[in-house]
Amino acid sequence: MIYNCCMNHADILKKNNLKQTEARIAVLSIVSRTNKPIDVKTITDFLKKLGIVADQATVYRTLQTFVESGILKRVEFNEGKFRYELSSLPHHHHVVCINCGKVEDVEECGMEKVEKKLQKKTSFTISDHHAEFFGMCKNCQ
Amino acid sequence: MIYNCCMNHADILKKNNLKQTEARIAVLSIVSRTNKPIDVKTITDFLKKLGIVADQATVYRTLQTFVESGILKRVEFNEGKFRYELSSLPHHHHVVCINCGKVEDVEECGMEKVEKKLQKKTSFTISDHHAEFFGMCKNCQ
DNA sequence: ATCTATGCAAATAATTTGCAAATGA
DNA sequence: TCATTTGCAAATTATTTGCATAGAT
Repeated sequence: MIYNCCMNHADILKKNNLKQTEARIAVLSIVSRTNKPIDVKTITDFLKKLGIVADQATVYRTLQTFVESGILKRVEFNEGKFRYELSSLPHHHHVVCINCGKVEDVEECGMEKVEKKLQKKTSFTISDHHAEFFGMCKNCQ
Repeated sequence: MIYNCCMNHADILKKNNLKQTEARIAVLSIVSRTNKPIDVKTITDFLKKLGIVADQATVYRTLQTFVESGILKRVEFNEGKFRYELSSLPHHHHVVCINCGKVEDVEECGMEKVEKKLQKKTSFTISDHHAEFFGMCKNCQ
């Protein structure tokens, strides 16, 4: 799970003791090139366009493996399905347009303070947080 | 959609122009009595225990109606399904134990500032946010 | 009486799984 | 070679929908 942004996909797989397969390289490449968290259907459509044959089970298993290895992160936008993005991206959150679905990343969430506060208030040890902001993008306003 | 915490379930339905049906009253009552966001399966199990006959389609439609009326809120805990809670609860977030699933509410999220900052940084008009914190509860630590 | 909600049954969507065959290291 | 990954097909889980009927106001 140790890798940095300069690594190519093959290296990332190698570092994580994952065999290099066409499906894995393709999925990783697709998720990397997409600038917002991507869902499984979009990934499989992309694979087809690229002429890469991969069963949906393979795609799901690949994504699961990547999440377990820490290569990808699963996020939810209140749609009833998962989306995936590189977890090597700097910590950030998303602003989602409730009208057109456009997504923008937000860095510097400023929630470290909130986490610390919660740690005192609750009896929990907090290790992660998810936050999504909803509203209207410029075009849809 | 105007109601307050002193209202009983019948009143809430009336104010929202919803007919009083056994299923609606029961679902509303179950969600109200539960101190954490509840999923559909748990609701239907509860209904069975109470001897209330209601098809799953009815439960789903009831929840949808309640969400549309603003009575309930849909939340996701990265489980691949929705959970529901009263939206009349004061604005808050959840701390979820990644081990046992225990949930604690967190009031005073302190994210108004974050929202305002985002509004400047991005081109979005932000109207809502979701935030869930993940960690270990006291027992599981 | 009238409009709405419900049951039933079937469809759809998202995701998972078992097992034999193919394949990467 | 040998453990791992894939394809295929079927199973699960979550959710939705059409339509005739029951029920609330």
